[in-house]
Amino acid sequence: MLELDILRDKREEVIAGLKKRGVGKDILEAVDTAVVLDEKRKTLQKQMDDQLAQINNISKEIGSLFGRAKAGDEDAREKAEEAKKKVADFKALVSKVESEHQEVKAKISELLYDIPNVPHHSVPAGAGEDDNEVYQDAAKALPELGEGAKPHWELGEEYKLFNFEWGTKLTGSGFPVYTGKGAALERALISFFLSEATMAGYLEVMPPLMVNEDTARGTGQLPDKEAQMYHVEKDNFYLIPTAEVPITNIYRDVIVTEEDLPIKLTGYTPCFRREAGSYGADVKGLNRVHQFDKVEIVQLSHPEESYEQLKGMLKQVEGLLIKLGLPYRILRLCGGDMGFTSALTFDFEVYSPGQKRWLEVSSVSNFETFQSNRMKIRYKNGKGKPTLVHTLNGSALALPRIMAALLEMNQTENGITIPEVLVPFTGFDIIRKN
RNA sequence: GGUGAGGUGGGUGAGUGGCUUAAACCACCGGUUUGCUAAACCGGCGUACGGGGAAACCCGUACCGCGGGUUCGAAUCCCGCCCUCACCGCCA
Repeated sequence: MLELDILRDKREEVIAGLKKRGVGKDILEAVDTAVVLDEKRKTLQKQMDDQLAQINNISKEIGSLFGRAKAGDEDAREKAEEAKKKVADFKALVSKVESEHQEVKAKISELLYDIPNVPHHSVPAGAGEDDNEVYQDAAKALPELGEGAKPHWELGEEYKLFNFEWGTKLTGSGFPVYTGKGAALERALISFFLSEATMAGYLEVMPPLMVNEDTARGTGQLPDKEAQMYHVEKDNFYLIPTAEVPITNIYRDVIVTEEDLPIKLTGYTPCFRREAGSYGADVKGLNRVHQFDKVEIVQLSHPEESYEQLKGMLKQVEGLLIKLGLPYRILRLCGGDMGFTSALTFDFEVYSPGQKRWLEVSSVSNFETFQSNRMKIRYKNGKGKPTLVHTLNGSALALPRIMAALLEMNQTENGITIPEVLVPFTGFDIIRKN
């Protein structure tokens, strides 16, 4: 949620930024409407506060009048009764202003919830993924695996690494069961990613996999992305679509000390996504599933340092891909392809030689104050004034597509070789048939 | 799931309808004193929104788990919910 001050004081920048996202006219209008309503809100609050102050003063008088009346002062008793009537009049006025005030406040926050984050100045305008900018292409020479290169779903079957039928039987499509060395490799990748993150100074946390409504609202999954989450109705809990949700919300309504920044957290969790409306090659094999494993990195940063921290996170993710020996490229997302809450997002894609296509494996974003404003995550600046932090997060990394690319890249006549960095975590260096 | 006790500022904790403008202590910050450190003493010490001001700051309103209600007036009384603790039941 954007801050109202920004909508008012930097209106032109906000409008220009939102246009890069290609938002509709209604959203652009919401910017001005919110500012106008906020002026109305201030007027109403002044009225309300003044009236309440009157009531408070009269009530105090009544208190002392009653004291005198008890001592036998009949005159005071009469005065007290008169004062009561005066309060009743004020209360009638107040309740009218108060409900109007509430109404205006509710309208303002409705409008604010509908306005997406303003893109960073470096974000290119664009409608969708075709307009994303290749920021860095490390895959100079794409691997040639010859005619025999198989996609990971064939390898998975051949080497018995995962079983989609079992998952379909147990739950439904998109819930794979990992088996044997496939399960072991999955586990090893999780350990490897966590180990790299903690060595880079991130504190490991294992959060709950279900969250309440306030938490889902904090990081922006509610109200606009409700349909993407699984909902446990009986308890009104949501299955997390990413560890970002519980991990960032740990600091909801917290004022941290400036010296504690940046706060760096990492966590492994399964992620649950309903992802309605996909089909075809997109959902084949491990390309897109409803439940998958991911290691997430999260930072709460000083506003002046957040873009420096973002670079550090890119380096972190890049390091993982280099160590795994996977060809990758980095995209700077255009306005139309960026998430609702993000100011700047870089996507990492690895090359899948068996499918001859790029697969997204990480998304690293700076949300600036968009999330922290909703969550009220603040630090005290030099003057002791609470100030919103910047929040950032990134996948480091999402497992299924890494698994897919890894298997496809390392297939040989003798079996699937394991990258050297993973061997301490797997305990084996090659996967052979049976 | 049952029964009981609770939820007050950063922490401990007093307050059962108006002398509360939420006491006191601890922690923290500033000052005085002082070979140094410490102690002692004095002062300050929450959040949000609004009004005034160039600013320091001043003023108003709201906030004692959350939401309603009673009352001229609620941390205090009433109702609902959430959470914590203890014991019982169930259980990996």
